[in-house]
Amino acid sequence: MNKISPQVKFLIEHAAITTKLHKQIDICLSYQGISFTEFLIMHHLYGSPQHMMRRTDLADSIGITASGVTRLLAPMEKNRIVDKERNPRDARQSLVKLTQTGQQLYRDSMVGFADFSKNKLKSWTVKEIETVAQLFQEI
Amino acid sequence: MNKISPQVKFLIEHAAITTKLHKQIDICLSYQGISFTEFLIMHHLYGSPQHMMRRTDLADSIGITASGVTRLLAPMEKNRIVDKERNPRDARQSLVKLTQTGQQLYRDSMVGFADFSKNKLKSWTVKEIETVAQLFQEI
DNA sequence: GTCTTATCCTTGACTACTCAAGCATGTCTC
DNA sequence: GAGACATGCTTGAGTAGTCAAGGATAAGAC
Repeated sequence: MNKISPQVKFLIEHAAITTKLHKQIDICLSYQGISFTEFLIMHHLYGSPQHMMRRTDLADSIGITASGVTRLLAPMEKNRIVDKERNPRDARQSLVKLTQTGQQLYRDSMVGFADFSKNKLKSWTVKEIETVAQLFQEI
Repeated sequence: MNKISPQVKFLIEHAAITTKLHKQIDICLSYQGISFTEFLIMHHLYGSPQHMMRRTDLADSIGITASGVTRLLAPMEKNRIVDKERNPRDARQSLVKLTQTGQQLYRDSMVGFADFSKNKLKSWTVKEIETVAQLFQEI
């Protein structure tokens, strides 16, 4: 019988926990009519200068591809949550901007998400959260 | 400006890191022609008595739905990686069994996966891995 | 036994992506 | 300034799941 290394064991267990966690987050955000991915988009835009980012940077910050961003933003543009703006310096780029509506939706969604996060991590101390966050940064 | 809580910050950063991690694992396993999900299936079957499990337990252990398991196992059955067996005590259940071929494929895939895991978590001590694993269990 | 309710699994229809290819634009070399 | 290559984004086709509904079987109440 081969012994399973702690690294292997961790990645496998972590995968299952993470999958379930993401589903719970989706349920939590569904009350605002948005998915976790959409929330992540809004979060990164909200924290950027002028609530605006390049599409490739947005893709990288949430871990999806550029084409994923295109497909994800299409309905968000239609609902006026984000706007498409051209970069006058580089016509290849199209910038994404969080609208006023989008900013309000983000703030509203954040209430539920913050509650969820706090509750979910209630058995972790702030110090533990910071330590684990630091460890994941090194991955 | 609203302050973002450490819990919120962690879940958001963790989501992006995890998404990227899973993609890297998929690439690592693609040399054996399998996906991470298929690897997880084989892993749980391999560690079970008689390399056999119920479909719902399998679904729960990897964090997908029962219908996801059905769709995932269809090609694996065709490739003789798993077999479907009936439970004589309960005709509703169909058990999934890892074949000899499947067992060999699992062992082969594990070589690459173990390497990847060790390398990926090389900056974490075994004690840290165990601590973090414990914390995630409490989630 | 038979009725109700629960469990296990599959299916059709859908969603949220991915990848490879392609177009438009920008940059660099000479 | 022309050619070669790089970058940003979108698109068609495909994949990996989800959910809700449904069929088959089992278990409990009477």
